[in-house]
Amino acid sequence: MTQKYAAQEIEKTWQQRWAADHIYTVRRHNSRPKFYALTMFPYTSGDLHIGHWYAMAPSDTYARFKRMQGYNVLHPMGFDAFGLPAENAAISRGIHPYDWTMRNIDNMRRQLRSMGAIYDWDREVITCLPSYYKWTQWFFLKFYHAGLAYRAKAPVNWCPRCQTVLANEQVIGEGVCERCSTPVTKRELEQWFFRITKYAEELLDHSRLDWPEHIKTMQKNWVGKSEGAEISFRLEDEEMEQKEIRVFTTRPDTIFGVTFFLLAPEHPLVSQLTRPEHKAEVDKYVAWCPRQTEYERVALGREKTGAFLGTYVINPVNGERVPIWIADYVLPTYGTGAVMAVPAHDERDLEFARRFKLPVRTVIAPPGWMGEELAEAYAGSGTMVNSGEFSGLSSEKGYEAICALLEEKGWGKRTVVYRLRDWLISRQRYWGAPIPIIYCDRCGTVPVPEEDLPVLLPPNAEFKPTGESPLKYCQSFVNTACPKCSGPARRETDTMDTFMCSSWYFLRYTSPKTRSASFNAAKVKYWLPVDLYTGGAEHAVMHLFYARFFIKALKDMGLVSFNEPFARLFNQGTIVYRGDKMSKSRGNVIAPDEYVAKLGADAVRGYLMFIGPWELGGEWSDRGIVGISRWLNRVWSLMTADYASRVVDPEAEKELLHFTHKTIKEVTADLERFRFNTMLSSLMEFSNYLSKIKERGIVSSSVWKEAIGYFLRLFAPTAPHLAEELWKRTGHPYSVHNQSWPGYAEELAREEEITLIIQVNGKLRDKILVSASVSEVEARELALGRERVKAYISGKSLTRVIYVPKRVVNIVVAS
RNA sequence: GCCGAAGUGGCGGAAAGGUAGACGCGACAGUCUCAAAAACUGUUGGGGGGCAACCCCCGUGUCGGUUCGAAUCCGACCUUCGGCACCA
Repeated sequence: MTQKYAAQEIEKTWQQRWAADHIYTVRRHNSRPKFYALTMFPYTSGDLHIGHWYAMAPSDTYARFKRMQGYNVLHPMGFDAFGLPAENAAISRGIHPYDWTMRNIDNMRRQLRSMGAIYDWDREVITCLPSYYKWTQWFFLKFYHAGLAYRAKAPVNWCPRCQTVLANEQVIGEGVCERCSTPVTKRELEQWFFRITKYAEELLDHSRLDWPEHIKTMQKNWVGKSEGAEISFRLEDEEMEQKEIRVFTTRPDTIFGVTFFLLAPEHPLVSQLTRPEHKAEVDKYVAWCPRQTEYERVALGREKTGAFLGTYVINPVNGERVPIWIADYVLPTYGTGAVMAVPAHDERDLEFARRFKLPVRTVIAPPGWMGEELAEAYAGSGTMVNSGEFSGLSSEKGYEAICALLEEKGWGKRTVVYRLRDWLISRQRYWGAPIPIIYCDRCGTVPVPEEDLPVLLPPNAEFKPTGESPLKYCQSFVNTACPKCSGPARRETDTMDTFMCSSWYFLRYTSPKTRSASFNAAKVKYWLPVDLYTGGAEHAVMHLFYARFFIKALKDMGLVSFNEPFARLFNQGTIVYRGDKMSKSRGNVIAPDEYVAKLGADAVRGYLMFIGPWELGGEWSDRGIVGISRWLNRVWSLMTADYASRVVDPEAEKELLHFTHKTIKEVTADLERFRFNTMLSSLMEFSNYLSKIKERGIVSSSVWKEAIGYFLRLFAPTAPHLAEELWKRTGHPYSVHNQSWPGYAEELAREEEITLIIQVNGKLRDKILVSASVSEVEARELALGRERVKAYISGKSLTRVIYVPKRVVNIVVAS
């Protein structure tokens, strides 16, 4: 009688042994190629849920696989520890954000250890510790000195009742405060920006990156490059200080179709351009607009709103007077915040024109146009009409001709605009890295000298539900001396966006304990760039984009020698439960701990990998995991109960060898492309096959032992604890994780016999088992000679025969 | 609204443009048991035919198209999910 598989005991024992032996401690290794396998570090929300395991278990399996393949693997773990939830906890529960965060980290670290990953905990990075954020601040100074940081006014969400700045997340429903349901307004504050737009062109270049196409596309769309022209429209009122307003358009060829002119409600010239008789209406509209979210504003099909200012601009090409309106669908952040409206050829302009009874003039004739009024806006190309001397040109030629005219007359020029906006890094909160800037009445804006870093968060700040950042009311923090003149000065009280912390953490893992620098340059040179970065698709744009910008800027400052941080990227999908993404508020969070306690970490790891393709995510199922658990139990019995060889069949031994090599080939290929689900299917088929062999005892003991040795090595990255235990029990020396990954021989992995499919007119009609070396001529003859085939083709004329080597013979006949 | 994905048995899913449903779950039947659980063995897309070995038809969200052949490629539509700049 054999012992039962006791997952918990086995897992605990081996985790302790691995830790005691430091088998996963990472060092520089010159004889092995390096492989930096990075998983996005978790936010310190409190508990790891099964979604975290879904991100981390397969990536650990992959890292283990690369390790067995002979790479020197760095697969570190840390915590993204600054952010809003810690501050909310402070306000609602009276616990300091630091204590809340560190308590969460202790719990999460314990959970992560229970997974049995190869993380080298000596390299842990925690972004909220002064030893880390000192360097986040140092990077801010580098960006500042490189001219990449600047201060400007920008709107924030503001709750008039709470008197506080709100994150987008805290604005709920139809734009109300989550705490008091008061409608949220916008307020302009001086804030810090990073000049990411300077890198717009470079960030569009993904040519050297092995990233999923759809992520590259999303980033390209995020940059939103548009080519067009900037055109000046002269103001009719010549008394004004301002003489003209510039617009950006991608369609200068439609300029003769301009029938009105639009400004964003936030445009600085709105009040000057408003006639007294329109003031009341305009003011009302401008006050209403900030309640809309940006994507409500630009939505197509939504009833258009706006107000007429009572003033006009002059169209440079035909001298026409064009009325100036404001409309919320014109965004102040894109282009120049002003639009020449061409209702005939832009859907939203047409909706606006119809709503306010403004004229529509067709200037690009669609193919076959007979001069009738267009039913809908025509945005395609065509022939220019109603366009003065340009009429008759194609819109493409017209584009060039009009640009040439604008440039010749000085009315405008060809230009490129980006949807990308500069990165606003200021947050009016406590729990973040303080921005290392001091404001002095005499010296102005003064950066904190490097030697004075870190600017520490004051531990005694008060967390009140009203008011702004607690830092603002912390006198001991705010009041300081100017580093230049030593006179009284005030500290910047905003902290940095947490995306700053996560834009460089992967550098810190290489030298986490370095005190004299943000990172050890030689180690970064050795390990970076990251060879494989995995994480949630929700980071497709922002985090991945900011980190790329960060590294490109560091490259230009001479701090690193590469310009892309992540050579290969893989985004796993989302794990859902009862049809929804897991969240505390929905109450559908699956905690891994209870499953680890009941079935073991290897079962949880295995089930998460078996659920489906990693990039697609999937539905957690209590039923599904028992399937994996049962399989682990079967593997246990298969390997622990003695094998008894009875009648040795050389054919069976040969076939087992073939099956083994076929499995090595499949498992290796599936791991390379992150198909953990089909990798597990292959391993299951192999163990099922081994069970049958064992039942019949038809191979010798040594052949048997060799086969299970192969199985365990293939199994080790997926179920590290069970594989280790069985490796020991089957008489192998410690440790399976220091074994090398098995190779396979192509001629052994290959099938000797194949099933050839016989089709008639593409329909399956017969199958024949043939040697894999069958020739085309033989295959055709065999197919045409089959009785079943003859029945389908008799009396019909043979049109052609299609042969797909080793797969199909398709006989095409005409009736 | 814009951008990006995904739709295949009762369920999770598998299929280089070439046998649709591997592997697993569930269900059903059986073995073991006083019984149950566990474990093991077998069956399992729908419809029809045959005593039977088997055979035929229909089937991959919907409608079209390309192809000798489409789950896979193309077009339109429907549904679900992710992102949209202060959640991280």
